[in-house]
Amino acid sequence: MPEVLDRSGYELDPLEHQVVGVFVDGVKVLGLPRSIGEIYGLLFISQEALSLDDFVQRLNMSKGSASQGIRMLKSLGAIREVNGNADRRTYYEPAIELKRLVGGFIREQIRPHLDSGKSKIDLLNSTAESLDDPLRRKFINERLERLESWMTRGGRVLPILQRLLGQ
Amino acid sequence: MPEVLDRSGYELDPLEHQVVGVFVDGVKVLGLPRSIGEIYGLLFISQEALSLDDFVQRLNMSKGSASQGIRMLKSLGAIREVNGNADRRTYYEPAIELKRLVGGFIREQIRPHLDSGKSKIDLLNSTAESLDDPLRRKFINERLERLESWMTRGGRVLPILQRLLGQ
DNA sequence: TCCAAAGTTCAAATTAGTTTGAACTTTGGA
DNA sequence: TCCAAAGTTCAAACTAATTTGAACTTTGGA
Repeated sequence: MPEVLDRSGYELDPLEHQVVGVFVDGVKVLGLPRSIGEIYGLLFISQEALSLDDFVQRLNMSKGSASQGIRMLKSLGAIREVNGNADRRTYYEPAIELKRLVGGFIREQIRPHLDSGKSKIDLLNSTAESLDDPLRRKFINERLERLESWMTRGGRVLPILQRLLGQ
Repeated sequence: MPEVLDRSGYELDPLEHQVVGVFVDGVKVLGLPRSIGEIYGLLFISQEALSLDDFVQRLNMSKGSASQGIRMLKSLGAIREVNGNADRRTYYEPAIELKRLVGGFIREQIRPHLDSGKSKIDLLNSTAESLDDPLRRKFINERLERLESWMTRGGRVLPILQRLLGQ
């Protein structure tokens, strides 16, 4: 008589599967890897906190992916550890306030690029200094100013964006 | 005596190279391919309109990439054709108004995802209907409502964002 | 009308990004 | 203290995305 394994709770039910799909597509738009969407999506639709092992088993992903995914989601402020669990595993629950999610994304994924952009423009400004032709230099300076104004405006809009999406 | 090819004007000068680099990084953040950044970056820093051949020669890219890049940049409203040119080539100039660039990106890259997300949630709502356990159904409905509210808020913020970045 | 130059298409090659898995480190409790 | 379970790391394998290039279509002008 062949052994019958109890697989209940391992594979995703149709609803969970659909929700995970929505989040996988969602994070792709944001330029984040699929595993991030899978983990967050499963947490979003679960009533209990889940551990790394749950992600590995229910989403059939490697421990490596689950570990890296958890790390990124924590850094984004999209999940948090739940304390006071029975066993020695770490359990997680999702942050579901849009303001927090957007804030984390801005802080981790957008601000650093704005900052590095700023310093690249500084470099460009000094390169432009040494241009011989004054007409060319004038044109370049105009364009570099415009580039700077884009960055400045972008930087100013982010907190407003966050505020508009909060609450 | 070896033939000496005249390469003047072919390779990018240091300033052009730096500017192209800034745009390559910029479009990567937006999830667009490098070639898009190269083409737009070169146009941004050029005083004259440029043609597909210019992109191929100065950026050493294939005709295929240049053609596809031009198509996408046109669809984003980030470049426009210049009329009244000497030869039969099509020449392009960049759109440099932030409002227009942001508007094109929202229209082409964000709206479609919000729309398809909406219809996926409709599907989810009907899947949730057939849930037996009323407590589970209540929880799921709450989460799905939250997901919907994220999308709704996102959709409302986009035009505001565009307005804030315009002029 | 014809043709060479301009531009497009898309399957294959290449490149970039993600996931795996095995070896490693850390940790809570017996 | 010790060890098995938990979690991390990262090079290699794999997958996804972009670019190439050759064949193709389109077009302006001789």
